[in-house]
Amino acid sequence: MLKEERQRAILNEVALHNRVLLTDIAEALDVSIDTVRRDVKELDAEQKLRKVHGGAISLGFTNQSIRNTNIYALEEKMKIAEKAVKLLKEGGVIFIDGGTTCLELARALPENVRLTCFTLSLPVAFELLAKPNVEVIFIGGQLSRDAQIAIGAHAIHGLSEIRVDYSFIGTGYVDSLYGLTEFDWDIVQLKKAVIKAAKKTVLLCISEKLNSQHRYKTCDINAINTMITELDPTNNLLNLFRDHDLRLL
Amino acid sequence: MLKEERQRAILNEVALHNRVLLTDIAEALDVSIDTVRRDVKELDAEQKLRKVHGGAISLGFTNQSIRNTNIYALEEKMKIAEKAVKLLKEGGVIFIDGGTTCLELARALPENVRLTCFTLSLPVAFELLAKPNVEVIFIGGQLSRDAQIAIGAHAIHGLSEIRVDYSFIGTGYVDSLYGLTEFDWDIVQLKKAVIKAAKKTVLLCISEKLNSQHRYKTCDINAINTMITELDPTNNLLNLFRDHDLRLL
DNA sequence: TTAAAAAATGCATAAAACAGCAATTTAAAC
DNA sequence: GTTTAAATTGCTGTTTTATGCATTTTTTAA
Repeated sequence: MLKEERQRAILNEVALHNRVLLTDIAEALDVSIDTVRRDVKELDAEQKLRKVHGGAISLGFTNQSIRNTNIYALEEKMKIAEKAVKLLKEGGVIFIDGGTTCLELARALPENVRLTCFTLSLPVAFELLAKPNVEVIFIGGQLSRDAQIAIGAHAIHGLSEIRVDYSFIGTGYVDSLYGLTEFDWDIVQLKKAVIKAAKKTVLLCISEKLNSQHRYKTCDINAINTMITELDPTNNLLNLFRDHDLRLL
Repeated sequence: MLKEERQRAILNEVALHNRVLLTDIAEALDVSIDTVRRDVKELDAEQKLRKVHGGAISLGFTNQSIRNTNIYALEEKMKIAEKAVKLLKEGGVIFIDGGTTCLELARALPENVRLTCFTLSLPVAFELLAKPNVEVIFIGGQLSRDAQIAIGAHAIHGLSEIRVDYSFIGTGYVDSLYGLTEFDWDIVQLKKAVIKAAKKTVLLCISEKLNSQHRYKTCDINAINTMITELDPTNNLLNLFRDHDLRLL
């Protein structure tokens, strides 16, 4: 078997499965592991793939790490934000939650609509300040280092004093049966207060999170009035949510 | 399973839900907890996520450094911040005002001193969150678009409920005779509340602002306990301030 | 304060990488 | 066609890396 042929087979495998084990290739092509190792070493030098301990992975696989500086699933989240914007009315009073999806909503707010906007999230507040027609009110409290939002009793009390038309919230996990759940107990308390403070609650959620659960429960799925995903509302993935008294967008 | 695959799976989970438990990952990927721990440790070293006790969390949005590169008189302000830091005591409770000088103080806070820190300023809050040993409490309220601080009745009321060891404040104008003055009436009300909430008030002020006035008065110069400029305390420019009951640094 | 969970540490094992060598193949020159 | 040099390949022993386990230390929560 020619070297060329072998290397093409390796690249093919990597393109197909994003990964390959040296031992597998060696067995499949019936050559010694050293040969495969040398091949992969060459291909790595040629930037055709990335050699790792025990095998090789596709370049696309690694390049995704650059996306880390950006927002995960940005496309989807922008799509969700676009849909959410349509719910807004001139002069409305809304709450925008923390998290990257809600941050996208803050970015996507139209410049020409006058709004009053409450938030607990530092990054969201920043974004909102860039909107000339939005009055921003930050609900104070102790700040969570990782989530960059106000948490704790003070924040919850602050929420108890407001009543907004719409709360746009995110969630860690959502399931048609178990409802909205979170990893963090403090966050659950906060989200409960957010839902209480809203006439209508809108859940912004990428489809990847559907049908996942964690330990603490925020609310049942029917506490949500509208759920927005990046999917078309008729998509089959949403079937489980269709029974509930829930508007899908 | 290749190490890289595992690490990608971890990053993916973190990107999706902002946090993971090491035990969950170990179970899901069917490897020992030690392996997951080592993976997370590596990813943390690579700044791909943040390792915390029991799991890992996403870096959040902090990476979009809001660092304003063009701060006026940065050198001087950093010098002031350095001096201000010397006043801090372990376990102290302080307030940090808005403005670029105070922002430099927030940046200059030592990592190893445990502090509780109140602020009204969005940028200051962001900086403080980068300090592992600082508990940050944001005093909420309506946000001022240009100053990026909380203003208004709610913020003032929030200030009335706290009492800190030190308030570090800036000012628009300062004069040995007329005291601290501002262009903006709302800001004056706020600063008054800040001074009231502090046992001791420290004014951070570049020398360029000395002997300037404006229309609304925050307080007399002797309401200030310590004034820090970038100058040597013996500098002649400070002579006019030497008569007052005012510590110069 | 105590008890439980998690992290760190050291160690053992197995797999993988590497370096050097020898055998084989290929290419090129005469 | 023969010879020589270069490249390729597989093998051997050594080094490095990855992983899991046991033990100790630290952290967290009750």
